[in-house]
Amino acid sequence: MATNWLSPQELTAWRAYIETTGDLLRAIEHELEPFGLDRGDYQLLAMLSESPDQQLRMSELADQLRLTRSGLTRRMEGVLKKKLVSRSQSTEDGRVVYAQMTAKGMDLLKAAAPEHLKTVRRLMIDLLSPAEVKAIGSAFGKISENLSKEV
Amino acid sequence: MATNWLSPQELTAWRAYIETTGDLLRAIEHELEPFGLDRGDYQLLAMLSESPDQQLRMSELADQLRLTRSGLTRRMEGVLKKKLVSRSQSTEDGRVVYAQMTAKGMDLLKAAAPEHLKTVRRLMIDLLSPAEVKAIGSAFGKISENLSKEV
DNA sequence: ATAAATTGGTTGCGTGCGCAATCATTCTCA
DNA sequence: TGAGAATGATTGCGCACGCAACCAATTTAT
Repeated sequence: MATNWLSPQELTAWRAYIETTGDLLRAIEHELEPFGLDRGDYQLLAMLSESPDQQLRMSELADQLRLTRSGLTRRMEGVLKKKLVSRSQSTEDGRVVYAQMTAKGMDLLKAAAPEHLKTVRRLMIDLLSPAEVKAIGSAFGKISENLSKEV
Repeated sequence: MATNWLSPQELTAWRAYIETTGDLLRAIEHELEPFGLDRGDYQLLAMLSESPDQQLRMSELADQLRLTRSGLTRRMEGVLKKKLVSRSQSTEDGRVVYAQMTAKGMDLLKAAAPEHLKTVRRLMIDLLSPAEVKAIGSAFGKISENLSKEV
């Protein structure tokens, strides 16, 4: 079967997306440096901050962050050392460990979040028309939904 | 100044984009495994294949791939060992090394490219309306252009 | 012409993360 | 209830990549 190549329009979209995303993520990460956080730290803190009691089981947190369990264990080392997160054993199930945000972690996140947001606005959202914003939302919504079915 | 939060529409777009991109890239990378390539290898080969004489100076290749020079040196080790790329010294400037695609590398890329393309279609392009494809192209074009000015 | 600065590339080292193996605890079911 | 399966998390190891330091070759300035 002949290869079904991408149309110019499609190729433009794919290339712009794939080539820009790396640069954009790097730039966003760069703006978190003053807070002593990298993007992984930030996402970990953000995830915990939105969870009940600002805590989550390690395995659930790993799934949410798309890390393996071992990957999360390693990532935790950093935020634990900085006292942004603490660990606590479950009383019901001795195997379970909760990652629990500390007050210090919450304070830092609250300081970093507005800056992070400003960066997202400046480097992405504010450059786009409402229609483009809407299209990105719906497009990646579809892609995400499909991926979750694919597996 | 009060923080200028994202509208629901904007937040949806940002989250869908940022949360989906990682999954998508992982999925695409996964489909390259049968060829023994990862995404970095593929991009390196693709970049060389589009260059005059299928070769590029190391430093230029590094810039294109968004790797540091040392990062490229390390990545080259893999494709060199697989004989997909060879190295050659410049005759004019003794400091310069060219990364040169081999016939084997070209063959492999030609085999992998249609599969890669199919994956991009299946996981992304074919899920989207023409308007969404167009919006993604223009949106990331703007973001990219802005990033190159920001530096 | 030659010392200093610049440029191209590699190496030492540290970090992030995945996979496979392992340990500890809990669950299952005969 | 006791043996095996399953589950939650950590550890050993390997790879990719960035930064800083370095070496080699070339260019610049005097």
